[in-house]
Amino acid sequence: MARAGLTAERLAQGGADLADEIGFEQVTVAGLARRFKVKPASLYFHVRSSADLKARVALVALAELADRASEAVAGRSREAALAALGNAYRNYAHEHPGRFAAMQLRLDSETAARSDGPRHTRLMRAILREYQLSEADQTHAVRLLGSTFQGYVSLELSGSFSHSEPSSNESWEHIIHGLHILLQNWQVRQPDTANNRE
Amino acid sequence: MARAGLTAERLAQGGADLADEIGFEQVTVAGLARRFKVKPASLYFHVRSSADLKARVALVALAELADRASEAVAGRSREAALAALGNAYRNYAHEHPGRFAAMQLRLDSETAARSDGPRHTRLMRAILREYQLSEADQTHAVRLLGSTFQGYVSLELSGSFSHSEPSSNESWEHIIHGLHILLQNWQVRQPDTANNRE
DNA sequence: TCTTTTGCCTACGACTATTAGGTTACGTGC
DNA sequence: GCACGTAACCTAATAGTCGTAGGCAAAAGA
Repeated sequence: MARAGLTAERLAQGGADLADEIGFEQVTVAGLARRFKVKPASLYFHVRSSADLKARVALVALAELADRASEAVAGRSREAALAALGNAYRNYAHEHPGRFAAMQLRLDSETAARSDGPRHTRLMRAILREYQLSEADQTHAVRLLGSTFQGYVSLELSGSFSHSEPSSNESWEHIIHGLHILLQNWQVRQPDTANNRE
Repeated sequence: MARAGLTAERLAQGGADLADEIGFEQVTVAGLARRFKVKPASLYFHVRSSADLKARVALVALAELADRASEAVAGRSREAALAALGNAYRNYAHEHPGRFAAMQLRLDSETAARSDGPRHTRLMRAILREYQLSEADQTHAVRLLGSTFQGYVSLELSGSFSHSEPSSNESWEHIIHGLHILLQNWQVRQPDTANNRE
């Protein structure tokens, strides 16, 4: 019987494809084995466990998205760069919902350190450098952008925005623009001009 | 043999507690049955399936958090209300990580409509009313706040912010303040004052 | 006290993860 | 071209999961 030619990389790739098709939560060792026309036990010569397999899918997604985001941002600055980065995240998530879900997986710290996660952070910092923030504010801003992008796309994919007007696309554009404005005014501590209620 | 006195409500409550202890993903029918010193099959007289059980846990969490958030926001306005709402979310997630994770579960639309999800939206809109946004902008802002809160807390719980300075608390405060500033300036379409690169 | 309801149990089938140990295809040295 | 050794894949087995069918007994009502 001819061999299937399994490797950890091909399994991770196949797992990522499977995740996009049936959802990351539904990815199983048995299911992936079926996809490669192989018995489940065979996978254990290439990945340590089901958790290991899922982590590898997450790493594939992180790397792919980092590549895409870098390309998208290249040659752009400030609001255009911000929009390009946000759209890279959002488009990737829409095209590859399973891979995107995998990226939310909590990786142990050593795996996280060896992942492409830091590339994402560096890319954001590169964009933020143009907004002239202090070192600490830059970190706050990285966290804000990461939170908002991840949160928005998660909610959008889970259907939270699909049953109400205006369209999600519209909100997304407003939010990107809003974040740009916020970054411009970050250091300015405007007083709350509101009067107390009534 | 004395009966355990199971009901759908008690199971949902027990499932929520179990989720906080071992993680929402790890909640199983079998595990919950052990917790009630009952055989797994018995649970099926009160919940339809494992998915049904998890959805009920999500509903419990949505209701609890809506209660907390309402109380926290009562009597506050603008930035104070925004901070109270955000802190209600964040504190709830820290105290009840399993319940919080349950809230991210995708509910089918009829269950979602009957849930306390709309209460969350109404509460946000009440706060946003004080920022004098247009109807559409108010929706955009609801989506921004929801995304940012949910995204920030998710990333924080997954440990993304715990291995770097400054502290997550600091970022959180800056982000709340930043959102307030953004809401104040929402309608103002400031031109991008940046020159093109070099 | 007898009957009915219903809450919980036993038993089972189908699926998953994972390990142990056997077999066979393939590349390498002769 | 052939034997050999390694590694790729297999069979078999254990254990844990969800979910269904049918039985028994406790609680509630007459």
